[in-house]
Amino acid sequence: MSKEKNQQTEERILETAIEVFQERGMAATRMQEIADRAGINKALLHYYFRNKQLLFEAVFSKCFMQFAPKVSNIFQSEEPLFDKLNSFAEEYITYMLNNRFLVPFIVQEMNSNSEFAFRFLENTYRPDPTVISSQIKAEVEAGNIIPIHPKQLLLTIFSLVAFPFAAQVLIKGLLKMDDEEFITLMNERKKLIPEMIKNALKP
Amino acid sequence: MSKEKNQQTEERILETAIEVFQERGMAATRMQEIADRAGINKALLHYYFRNKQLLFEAVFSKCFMQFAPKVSNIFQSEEPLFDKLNSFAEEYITYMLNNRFLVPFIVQEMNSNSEFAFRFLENTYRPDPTVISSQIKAEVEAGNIIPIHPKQLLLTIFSLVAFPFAAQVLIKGLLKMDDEEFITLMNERKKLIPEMIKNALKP
DNA sequence: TCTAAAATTAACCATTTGGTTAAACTAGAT
DNA sequence: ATCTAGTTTAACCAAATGGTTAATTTTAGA
Repeated sequence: MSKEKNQQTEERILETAIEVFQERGMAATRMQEIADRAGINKALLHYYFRNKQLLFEAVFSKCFMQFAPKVSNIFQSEEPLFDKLNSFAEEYITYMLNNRFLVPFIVQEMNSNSEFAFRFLENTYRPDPTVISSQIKAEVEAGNIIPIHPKQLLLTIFSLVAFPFAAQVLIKGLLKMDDEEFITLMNERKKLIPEMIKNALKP
Repeated sequence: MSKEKNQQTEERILETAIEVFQERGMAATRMQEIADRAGINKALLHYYFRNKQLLFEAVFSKCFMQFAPKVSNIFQSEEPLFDKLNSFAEEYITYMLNNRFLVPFIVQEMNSNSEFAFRFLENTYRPDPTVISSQIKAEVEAGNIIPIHPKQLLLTIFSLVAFPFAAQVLIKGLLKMDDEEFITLMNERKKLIPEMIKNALKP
């Protein structure tokens, strides 16, 4: 039974750590709070994860691995461009509506911990934009869409889907929205964003 | 002379504090580092600003007051919609290229300190989107642009101009850009973004 | 020149915080 | 039943950190 309890405990610690780190960010997170919320002794955190930095890295990895496949998906699949765009907007927004702290957490920690973020992307996992870039180039050359640099289009797509989550509080504040309205708006955007982009690219 | 030196010192402290807070964020900022960088004793920080929270609030206010007028501008002015859009993209991107930490700082602190952010918006300064919302509604009703909810359009505009700054490191990592390329891309976007939006709204 | 107020500093202080240690507990193996 | 390895905890510890105090220096004005 000891192996199982081990796994369970480690899992519970990690899940709790994800919660706290996402809520507060690396710098403002207290090991004690994680221990308390997980219902264990603080020393146990160090027993399983050695120190705060390593626990953070475990948390960040897991979060990034939750985030990256969605990007990888639109990057790699050979589906037609606009089909991918539809499903990306749909899936990404749905997922982020259920994980409201994920994007802000990743964005914030990549900004403040950029040495680690860089090392992480280099060594661990970086979605590869080759396929979609070629697709975009091909559509441009075929005259199906206006001339645009692939990176500009990708940046546009990311901006439209991710920014509202990254800057939730600011946006709600500026546009005087409560959470309910925010959710409604984001659900509308699942269709709206692909439509706008298609229109914008029309030759 | 004491009044002047007072002003100078207080100003220097605030400027330094802005630097450090923007680089590290509230939670990771150390009063000692601000003192060191400003070349003064730590106690002097407390002499002028009482405590970390108040210093942070002074910093945040000044930063927000640097950021908000650009938003207010596009919100309030009576210029034609697309003219405003052009100048907004141009000015906003130019300014943020010279203040690379401003947007991430505001976004991050509004997220992690949302009680304070909310209080701040309520009591101090909140750009009012009434004018531009009416403009958008009017353009829709006149059939000049496709039907779209003003908030959706505003959210789109903000996303496009602000996200690349808010998520600099992530974007550079995903799209394999160095800083030089990032700057080039953002300069292109001063024209690209308004064009895309106009196209997207074409009935 | 002298004085009072403002500005600045060195030395402290209390608390928080990440981390350690040694003891206690649990459970499966012998 | 007991031994052992892995698990969990209570009690500590040292460093970092925000903040204070009392003394010193500087400045402006009488």
